[in-house]
Amino acid sequence: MREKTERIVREWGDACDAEISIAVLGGAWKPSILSLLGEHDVLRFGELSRLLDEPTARVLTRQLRELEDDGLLTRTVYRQVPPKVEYRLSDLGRGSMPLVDALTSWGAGYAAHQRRELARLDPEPEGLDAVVAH
Amino acid sequence: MREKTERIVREWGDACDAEISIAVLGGAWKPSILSLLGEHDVLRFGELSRLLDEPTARVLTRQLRELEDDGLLTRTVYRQVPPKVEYRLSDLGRGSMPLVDALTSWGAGYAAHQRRELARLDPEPEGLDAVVAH
DNA sequence: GTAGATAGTGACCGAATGGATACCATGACG
DNA sequence: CGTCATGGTATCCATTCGGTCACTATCTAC
Repeated sequence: MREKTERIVREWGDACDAEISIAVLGGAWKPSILSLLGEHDVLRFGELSRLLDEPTARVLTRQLRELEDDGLLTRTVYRQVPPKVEYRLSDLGRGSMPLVDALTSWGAGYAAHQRRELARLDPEPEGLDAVVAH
Repeated sequence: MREKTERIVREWGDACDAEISIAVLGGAWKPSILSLLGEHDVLRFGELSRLLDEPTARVLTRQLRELEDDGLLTRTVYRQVPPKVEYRLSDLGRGSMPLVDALTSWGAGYAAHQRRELARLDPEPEGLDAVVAH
């Protein structure tokens, strides 16, 4: 477990269990990483990087390490050259998939709602720009 | 909408809808605030403060303003002295309750799992300390 | 001998965030 | 006149976090 997560798990009571979820899942790329591993079962570092929008190695590594420390995924290193490292979901990680899906669909609904609001309040004559995935 | 939320809603694509949810719900006290308003229907500033663990007024105000800006709750000011301000969920806020509940129950399960792990790896002879709510 | 592929690490930076402390405006009440 | 209650604001600080840039180790293939 990450030190941060451990502190939360040890010290916080039931009043804020939701914040535990957010502490664990709430990092840049983390929900996307979990979704991808839910779909692909096993992915190498480079594959993950390409499927996401190529975050810098530094950032991706940090996210993966945190998810590993928090027990959501496993990292398998093959001692060979060039290196090969595989990531896959742990049981805990698989258990988080329904929540990740819930986050995704509520977020999508929220974004759609707010985009309608924006269009209503602030109509742009230009056509919609292509929406670029993060 | 908060500027931050608007940027996310405008610029991010569907790849990371989950991160929209986290941007909106992921602040200190926010899930707790939403839960309390789900239970109590309407709460004044001071009542909220007492039901939570008395965060500083500065912090609570900021969380409430952000939730209001993001459209999850409404703020009603009665122009009287001493001041009276009521907070309640908006439709958007009510719609977030299932997600908040999902966050809470996954977080609780995760914490329980990890506490078992901690106890297994690092058995403390002392009795359990009372767990203090955040 | 040098280029390429893979999976990183280390040092650093700017912005955002939680939180502490001090202060404020108003009217009722005694 | 002074005090209390309510719902804040202003200022500041330390930490965290995403991100950039430079750098590395090792073997294979040319």
